Amino acid sequence: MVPPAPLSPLSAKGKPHSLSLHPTPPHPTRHGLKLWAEDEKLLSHITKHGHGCWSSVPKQAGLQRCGKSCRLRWINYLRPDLKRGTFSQQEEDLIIELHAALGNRWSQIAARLPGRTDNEIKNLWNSSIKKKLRQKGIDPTTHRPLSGAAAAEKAPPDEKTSLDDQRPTAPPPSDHALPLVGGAGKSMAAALTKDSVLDQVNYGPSSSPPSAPTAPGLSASLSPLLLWLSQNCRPSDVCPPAASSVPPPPNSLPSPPPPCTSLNGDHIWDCITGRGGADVEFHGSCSSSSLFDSSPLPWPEEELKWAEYLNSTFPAPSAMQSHGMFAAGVDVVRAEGPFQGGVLGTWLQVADVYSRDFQRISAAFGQI
DNA sequence: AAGGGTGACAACCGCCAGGTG
DNA sequence: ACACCTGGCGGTTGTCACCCT
Repeated sequence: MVPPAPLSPLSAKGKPHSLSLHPTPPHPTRHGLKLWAEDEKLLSHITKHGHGCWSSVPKQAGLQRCGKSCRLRWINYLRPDLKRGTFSQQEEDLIIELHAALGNRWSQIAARLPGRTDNEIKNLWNSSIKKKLRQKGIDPTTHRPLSGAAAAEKAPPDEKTSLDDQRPTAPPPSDHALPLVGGAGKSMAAALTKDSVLDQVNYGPSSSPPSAPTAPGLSASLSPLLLWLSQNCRPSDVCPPAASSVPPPPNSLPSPPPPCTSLNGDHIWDCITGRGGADVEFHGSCSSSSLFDSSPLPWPEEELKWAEYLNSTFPAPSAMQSHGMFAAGVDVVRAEGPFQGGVLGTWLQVADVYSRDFQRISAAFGQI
């Protein structure tokens, strides 16, 4: 039986995917793909009705797949808010930094990279970033120098890493250690403690923002992360309820809020660790009724499509900080569209800081 | 030109957590 | 308390395209 022409927007290596269907028909034998001539059905169904209960989607949409498979297809491929194409250097830097703090929590990392999926990031990490880090002499698992003797000296025997595949074990649960999963949990768990995080967060009102770390090393790597989190975590997550109930005036947007002056360190910690629902996640609500709530923002239609989707997962756009996160995060790579305003500029500056910070951090690691 | 190596990508698989009856 | 279902996540595999020798 000749499989029908796939509808998947696959493209050749290195060529950016487009959201239009059938740009480059994939090889029909590519596993799984031949079944995805149903992409259009799935896309249409979810666009119209939302996914609701995934297990019922295949039946309702007339697909021959299980709900789980449909969900995966939607999340990793059909979601209209997906950003296609190669990762920018800034994105890669952010991934590395987030990986250092979160470990292999791809979904949480993906939540901080708008338009990117956990699968995408995971693939990038395994196929590209890992190698790059090793070439730079950094253990991609521990984010520490790879030099054998030094690494062995600093790490207990069971923490030794090899150039081959790492077999990390999760650190013991602790209220004060980042619940890192995978390799990053090793040494980083020891270094990244709640206290260290709070040290970064709870500086006095006259202190300089954390975007200008004064000391290289882990705490330095944490600072930009915290800055990022402070700006991009939902206000309701990182601020006390009373504070979050009063949205900042719109004209305050271009200047990022003093990252931590209004932030509670514990909330920041929760944000980092994922406690308290602080993650800005892209998964759609299971409620189809809320999935495509109309957006109050006069976005161009092109943007509106996925903005509607996002609107179901992000806080109300009136929470301008979140809007800024959403817009700027996307525009970091796709420097076009309607969001090139002060927010974007601010975010780009921040991203630039991250990039420079990461370079310093990498250099610092090399000196350890 | 041919073959092997490598990168990129999508999908599969198994496990786990939360919700529900 | 228990079993079941569902959704979500992370690790792994399979496939194709490109690059290099």
